[in-house]
Amino acid sequence: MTGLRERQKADRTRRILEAASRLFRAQGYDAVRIEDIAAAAEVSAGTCYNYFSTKGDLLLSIVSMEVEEVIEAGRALVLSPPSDVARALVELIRIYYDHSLNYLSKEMWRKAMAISIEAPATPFSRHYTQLDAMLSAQVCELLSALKLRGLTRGDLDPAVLGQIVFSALNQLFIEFVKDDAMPMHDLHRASEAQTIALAALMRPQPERMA
Amino acid sequence: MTGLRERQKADRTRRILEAASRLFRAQGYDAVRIEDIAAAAEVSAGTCYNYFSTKGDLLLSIVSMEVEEVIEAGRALVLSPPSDVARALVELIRIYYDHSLNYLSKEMWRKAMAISIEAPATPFSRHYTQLDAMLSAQVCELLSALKLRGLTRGDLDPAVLGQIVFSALNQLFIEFVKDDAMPMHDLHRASEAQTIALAALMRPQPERMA
DNA sequence: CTTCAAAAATGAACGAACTCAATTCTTTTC
DNA sequence: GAAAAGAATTGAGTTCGTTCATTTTTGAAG
Repeated sequence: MTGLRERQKADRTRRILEAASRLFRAQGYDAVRIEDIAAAAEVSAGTCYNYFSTKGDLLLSIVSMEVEEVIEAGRALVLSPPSDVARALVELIRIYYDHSLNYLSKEMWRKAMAISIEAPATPFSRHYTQLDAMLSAQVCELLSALKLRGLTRGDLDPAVLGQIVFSALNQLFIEFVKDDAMPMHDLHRASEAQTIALAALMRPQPERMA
Repeated sequence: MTGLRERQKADRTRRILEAASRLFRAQGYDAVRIEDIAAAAEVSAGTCYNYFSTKGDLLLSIVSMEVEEVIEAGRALVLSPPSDVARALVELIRIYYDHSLNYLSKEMWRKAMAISIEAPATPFSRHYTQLDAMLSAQVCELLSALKLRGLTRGDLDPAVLGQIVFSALNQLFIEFVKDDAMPMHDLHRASEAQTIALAALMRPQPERMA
């Protein structure tokens, strides 16, 4: 059976995460003070630092949960992908993008990405970076599956091309969250243009002259 | 003739930039206080804020100068590129990467990239973002030049593929600066693998059967 | 040269993230 | 069940970026 201490610990973690998540979304990351989160979670400010190394790491923990959902959402599509490279990639990327603003504001994404670059050694920064790698790996998996079905050139390297596709979709997402005025629709359009162009290069080549 | 006020202004800007640049490199961005920079530049802390909106913006101003040099260095190669897509791209990217640590530490790059994402509206953040766009445009130019010489497929879209190549090299650079232990050599190798794979897809297709 | 207006420099004061020595609570031991 | 050990909480204190009212400096006008 679980001891009191252990239960309290889990409960406080949950309360801090819920309070921070709600406040960050409602008031913005910078406007929320650790004291506000602590008050909402019914602990002291110092206690927050027993659970999360910094305010930024607390944010990364929240953002990581969203990324985990995105990876989960992508699994189904990788298992039974559309039978065209462009359509398959466009649909996977659409899943990623459409999930991204479910629980997180653009400001939260900006901060999270910034922190994961600037403080890469922090516990949840490492975790977030791993999740990014898993997303990239998922794109690679999709390309592998497509290659197996003969939907790509035979000489395609799915691991390398998957990384490139991920870099591209990630860079566009950064530009998207950097611009509060940019609508999701524009992100989709920009990404589709890139994806379709890349997919055209990945399709099987017409047969060679003998 | 230039007034005293104008000359002093230019001089103080220069002194602040030089002091900050030297101190950031020597002691690290976080370890340097605005007061330290002010003291080294022989002004007060408040004066620094008459010249740069935040400590981060001051850093971005310094990093931007380096990026401008990189763009300049890339010009020559775009004007007379090697006669192979892979070699041309690899050499351009090598120029970018090799210039990057001339005056800046990895920590400075991390901070700069983080700030440009997290505070995109600041004066030098806008400037830095524009420089990034110019780098991307330079890759596009290179691909255009190669296409004109018949070194790529005829249906290649140089603007879109250039962006993709830039996203990829930029993403790898982020991973490079995030890991203090990663040597430049590994960055080159990772980038070459991606570039060569992409270049293989961009080369002219063998002729079709009639 | 004196006066006035505007621009710039200054440093004290503020706010918020983070630290840490003291305290309180939980578990274990006898 | 009492007491000792250890774990976790607490909030006052420190630090540093940033702001702003005041003072100083520069340039223009008479």
